[in-house]
Amino acid sequence: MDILGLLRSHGIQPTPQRMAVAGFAIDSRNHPSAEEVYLGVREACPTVSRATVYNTLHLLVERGLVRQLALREGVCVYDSQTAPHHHFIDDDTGRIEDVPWDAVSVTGTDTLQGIDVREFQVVMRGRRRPR
Amino acid sequence: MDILGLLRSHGIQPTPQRMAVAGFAIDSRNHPSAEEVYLGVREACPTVSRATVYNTLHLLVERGLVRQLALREGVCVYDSQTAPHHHFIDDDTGRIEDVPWDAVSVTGTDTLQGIDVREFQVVMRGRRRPR
DNA sequence: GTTCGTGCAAACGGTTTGCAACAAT
DNA sequence: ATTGTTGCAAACCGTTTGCACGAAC
Repeated sequence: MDILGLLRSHGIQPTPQRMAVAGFAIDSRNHPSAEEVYLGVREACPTVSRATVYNTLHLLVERGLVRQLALREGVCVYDSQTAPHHHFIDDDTGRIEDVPWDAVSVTGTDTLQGIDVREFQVVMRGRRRPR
Repeated sequence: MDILGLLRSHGIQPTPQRMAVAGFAIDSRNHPSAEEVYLGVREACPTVSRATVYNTLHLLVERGLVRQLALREGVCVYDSQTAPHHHFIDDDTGRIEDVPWDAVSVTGTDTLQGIDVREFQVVMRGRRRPR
């Protein structure tokens, strides 16, 4: 929750710009692209440059504070939830939602011949059921 | 296998350029990006334009001859295997490999509340085991 | 003579890079 | 004085678009 402490504890020198970027990226539940982070941060703090946003995002990824995912075509998407989980992508809206790890069970990834699987996730596509 | 017949049977008017693109995309087991298809086709047929390659790829996707995947960050990747299967991405090389559908089993995608899953796949990352 | 396909070049969106100015220590 | 951080602008890569030429029926 405390962004300042979070940055410090991960060896990232806290600056106002970095706090703004980290705050936005970590609060956001929308799996924003880097450009979306840039635009969002800009609203609160119009002076930050693109370079700083991209630098900071790379730093956050490197230090394990956010994850970089290939879920949308053509853009890098950032996920603030770093614990393992799955993803659901809505066909209509393109919205990416997190699916709890326990909601789906996967077996067989550890017995593929010749392959050491370090991590995996299920990527689902479909639509939200009208209620 | 017969590209000409394949195009015809999918209602695509066969032209030399389209045959080259389709041939390359379908033969390729490497999950090439559009740009890589363009470069590859160019070697055999240096006159084709980018626009034609991209047009043709879209056509092939639309007609279900290849699939478009979001597996690499920042690029669209094309997969000639249209039957359902999973993917493994090598940490070292970035190479994307197909994993047979039956090699992995997934349960629970049909009982997510509020969600109709149309399709899913497991995306695995790791490394090839040294033999 | 319309339709459809092509090639070229320019535009585009998202990301990256080079560099000069500027803190911070 | 060195190191690290920032902002700006330009470059970059992959993809898309506009348009005029050309082939096909």
